[in-house]
Formats: sequence, structure tokens, C-alpha cells
Amino acid sequence: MGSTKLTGDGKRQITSFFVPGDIPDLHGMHLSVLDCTFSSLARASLGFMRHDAMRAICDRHASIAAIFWRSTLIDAAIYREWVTNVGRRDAYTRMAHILCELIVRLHSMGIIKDHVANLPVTQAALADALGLSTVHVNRVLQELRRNGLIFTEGTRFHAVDWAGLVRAGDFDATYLHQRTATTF
Amino acid sequence: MGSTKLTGDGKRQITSFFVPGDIPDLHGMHLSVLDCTFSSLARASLGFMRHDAMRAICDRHASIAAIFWRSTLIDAAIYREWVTNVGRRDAYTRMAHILCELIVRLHSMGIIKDHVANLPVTQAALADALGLSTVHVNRVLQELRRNGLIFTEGTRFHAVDWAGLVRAGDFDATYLHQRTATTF
DNA sequence: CGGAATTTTGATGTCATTCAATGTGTGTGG
DNA sequence: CCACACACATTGAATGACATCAAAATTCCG
Repeated sequence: MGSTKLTGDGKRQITSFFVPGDIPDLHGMHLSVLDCTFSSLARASLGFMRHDAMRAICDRHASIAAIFWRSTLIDAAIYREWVTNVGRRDAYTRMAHILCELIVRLHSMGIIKDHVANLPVTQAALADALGLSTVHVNRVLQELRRNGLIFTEGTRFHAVDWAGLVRAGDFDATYLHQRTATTF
Repeated sequence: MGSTKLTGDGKRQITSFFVPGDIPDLHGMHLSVLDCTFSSLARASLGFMRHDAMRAICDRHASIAAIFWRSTLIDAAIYREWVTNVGRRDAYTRMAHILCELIVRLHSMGIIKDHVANLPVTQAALADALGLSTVHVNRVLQELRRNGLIFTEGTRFHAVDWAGLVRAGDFDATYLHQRTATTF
């Protein structure tokens, strides 16, 4: 799952990926107009909750509101990092970085063992997330494989050399604001 | 004023500009660790408020909390647009777009007359916000001037052809989530 | 099994970077 | 009040990272 924006000339930018456990439209609670679209990149199961019900809960319980609020602030922090990633890092670094992010986020949801993740994300989706062409995404992935950093097989993704991938991706998980440090 | 991130190899990315009236560190209220730095791009005057005081207010008054929350959600929406801008628009469009955003935001604070704004922003800062080199920023600005879209004189900035700039920048103000439509 | 989606490859083009000067304005100290 | 820095803007030439185009190979899935 991800959120997507389209430019006037029809180019697509994926502005975020959602991992299991995320609440995609939490931002919609206080924003009456949608400024991006949600789409699933693979089979997904969703739960729904009415905005007014959510608002009622938040009105009544400030501590719960704070938790949801915090969640959206982390989303914002991730956006900041993406701006930086797309704006100032070259394609190779950029790719390594986003892979690190996905691994860490999936790991913190407990759906990864030994850095092996199920990533049902096409190269076209990666391209639209990173502001690259699919062709270049393909080449960069090959280079990451050649350098022994990653291994892929279908949708299975393995960070063979995690430390190396982190280094290659100029990755520092601080911006994900996890309470429990992710130790691999 | 803006928030800034640095990459491992020392490149700078400005992740947001603040206009008068913004609350830069609202995100810090529920995020214990800072993931970006704030810096002033020009002379600025600031007000300060303790986080715990803010939190106390928000705990007591859900409606005020909602307003602050909404403010951070708009920040997030702007980040989304910036990701799109940097990821999928070419330099010329990108520049026109960010200029539109600044004009609209300044206008909504009532500090613009006739599209003439005081923009104390160096070309280097624009470059770091747009993920471009200063040299290219300079050339793109010249092109915008040549096309009769903008006029600059020192820090004074004039959107000579607002409609044209909006078109050139593929700009749609929806993502700024203003309650009162900005009509020029 | 068959067709569509995805990945991969090669050749070529271009937008933007980098490097290296030069020009211009502005504030500071003598 | 001028000279001198220093920051900022501008210019040209050469290079490079990534895009685009087009086709082939592979995988996926009903």
C-alpha cells in the first residue's frame, strides 16, 4: 500500500509506503480534502473506522489523541527524509536507503526474520517512489546485488549485508522515531 | 526560516520553509528526538513556548489540540507535495511551483500586496530546497524572468504573471488546505 | 498453456552538475 | 568616504547521471 500523487503531465510519485499496522488515512481526520490517493501495491486487507468516531475518542482521551498525533508526526518525519533522499542522494544511495527504511519498519512490526522480507513491490513502484525510471531502478538493483548487499527471489527480499546496506544507503533510523531500538 | 537535513556526504536539503506565523517545532511536541535542524535564512524574530505547557493545554482542550494537530498535518501535506515536486518535476516547473507555494502562503498571512513579496531567500537556499545546484537555479530563474513570469529586485519578488506562473509550476493549492480560497 | 505484467538489456539523448571564473552588491573598518 | 572583504549572482565549457526508446527475456497467474 502507498499514497500517490500525480503531476499535471501524468507522472506518478509515490509519497509513502504503508506497512502492516499503519493507519493510512489518519491524516484525513483533520484534513477535509484529500491531496493524494491511496492505492494498494499488492494484496492487502484493511480495517475501517469512521472519522467522527475517531474524533470522539480523541476528544475524550487526550492520551490516545497524542498517540495518534505522534503517529502522524512520524509520517511527517519520514516525508522529510524522503525529500532529502530524492533531493540530495544519488540513485544508488537512494535505493539502498529506502530498502533500509522498509526493512526496519517491517522488522519493527515483527514480520521479518533474518532480514528476509516479503516485499511485493515492483521495480516500477520503486521508481515512482524514488523519482527514477524503471530502467534505472533495475540497474541500481543489479549493482546492489553485484556488490553483495541484497538478494532477491520473486518478492522475497534479503538484506545479505545489512551493515553494508545501511552504509550504502546513508541510513540512520533516527527519523523513524522508534521507541525500541532495532538491533539486528 | 527553514528546516534542514544533512546527508552523510555533507549535502544539504532544506525540507521546509517557514513563513511568519508558522510554528516550526510543533512536531517536536511528541517527538523526543530531533531529526532535522532549524535555521534562519534571514533576520527573524521568534517566540518560544515550553513543550510541557503546550501539552498541558492540549490535554485540557481537545479543540485546541485538534487545531495544532491539523497544523502539523498540513505540514505533512506540504512535505508530500515537495516529494512529488523534487521527484517528478523538472527544474523549471519545480522552481515555479515552490515560488507559487511561497506566494500563496505569504499571501494567506497577509504580507503580500499585488503578488509582490519580500523573499529574503538566496539562490543557494532555493537550490537546497529543490535538490538542484545553485548554478542551475540561477539559469532557471533567468528563464522564468525571460518568459515574463517573475520579476526580482534584491529580495523583492514579483509574480508578474501569476496565472502563467501557476501553469508553469503545475501548481494546485489544494495541498495547502487553506480554509479561505486565495483569490488574486 | 498462453498472455500479460514485469524484468532485463543496449543504444542514444538530455537535463542538470561540476568546475572555474568573473561580475555585482553590501556592509565594515580605517 | 573610500577601500576592502565577503556573500551572492552570473557566465561558459565540459562532463556525467539518469532518462528515453525499443526490444527481448523472464516470471507470474488464471
